[in-house]
Amino acid sequence: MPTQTAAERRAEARAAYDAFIAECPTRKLLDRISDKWVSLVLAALTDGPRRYNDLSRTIAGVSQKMLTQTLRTLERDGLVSRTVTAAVPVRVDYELTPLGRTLQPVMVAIKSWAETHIEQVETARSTYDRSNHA
Amino acid sequence: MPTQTAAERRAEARAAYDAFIAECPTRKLLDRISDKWVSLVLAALTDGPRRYNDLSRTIAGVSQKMLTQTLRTLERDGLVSRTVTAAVPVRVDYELTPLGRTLQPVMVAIKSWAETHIEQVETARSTYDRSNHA
DNA sequence: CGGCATCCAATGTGATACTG
DNA sequence: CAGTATCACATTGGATGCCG
Repeated sequence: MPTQTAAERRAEARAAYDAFIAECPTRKLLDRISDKWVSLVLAALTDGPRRYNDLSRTIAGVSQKMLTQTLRTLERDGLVSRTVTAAVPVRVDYELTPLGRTLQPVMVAIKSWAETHIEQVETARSTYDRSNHA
Repeated sequence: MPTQTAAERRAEARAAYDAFIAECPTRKLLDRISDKWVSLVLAALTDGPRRYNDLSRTIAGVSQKMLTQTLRTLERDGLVSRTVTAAVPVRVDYELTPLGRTLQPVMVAIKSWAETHIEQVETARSTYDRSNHA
């Protein structure tokens, strides 16, 4: 008979992952999702499925390479689903998976933080630059 | 006399910042904070001031270069304060500023997301690798 | 339309050595 | 203790050209 309940095992498993530990796989995952393009893509997918070109227009300035690369990685990691509709020309839709929807609010929060605090950051920078490094 | 109230001006200023726009300064800020070391440092400062060596031990595997560089940038951006205590040897403490405390919960959320969803991501990866790219 | 392959310049990052 | 400086290397990312 079990000496641990399922809840206990889950708690232990959760505690076993710590991104402060260099070798922990979560460190690499943290690195992957700590990415400008990831947050922009997940934010862009907030309101439902989006086509490739639609995404590239929304996320202004993203290169084909980076958009495709980011989408592939997100797909592989199970955060985004890719749906190809046979037609001429081909139609490809990207959509958040249930897993992706758990990360999306966090990514939106980062993007929003940048947008709402940019002025305070810029003020801090000019203060720093004036007092310290001439 | 003003045709806008202060609240209206603030609302307009807020709407003017959009990280989806390539030239928006928030895009660069988003890139800066979307960084593995930033999230780890802000998470490590959750419980109050920490000394340099304390941080380097907590954030296992971080190089001196990256830790110093990250702390300098965070300091310049007004997210972290640096306090030098004259002594032998010197003592330097880093602490979140009020501005830094507004970003800290978001950074902790990313780190936590990675830790709580790593297994689902790994499952998704092996599924993807088995079905697609042999 | 939605990619992929390649080249290459710029940047990021770690290891190492040294210092007030 | 808390850095700085330098070098070597890896990674990033844009530009370009081609394709089903």
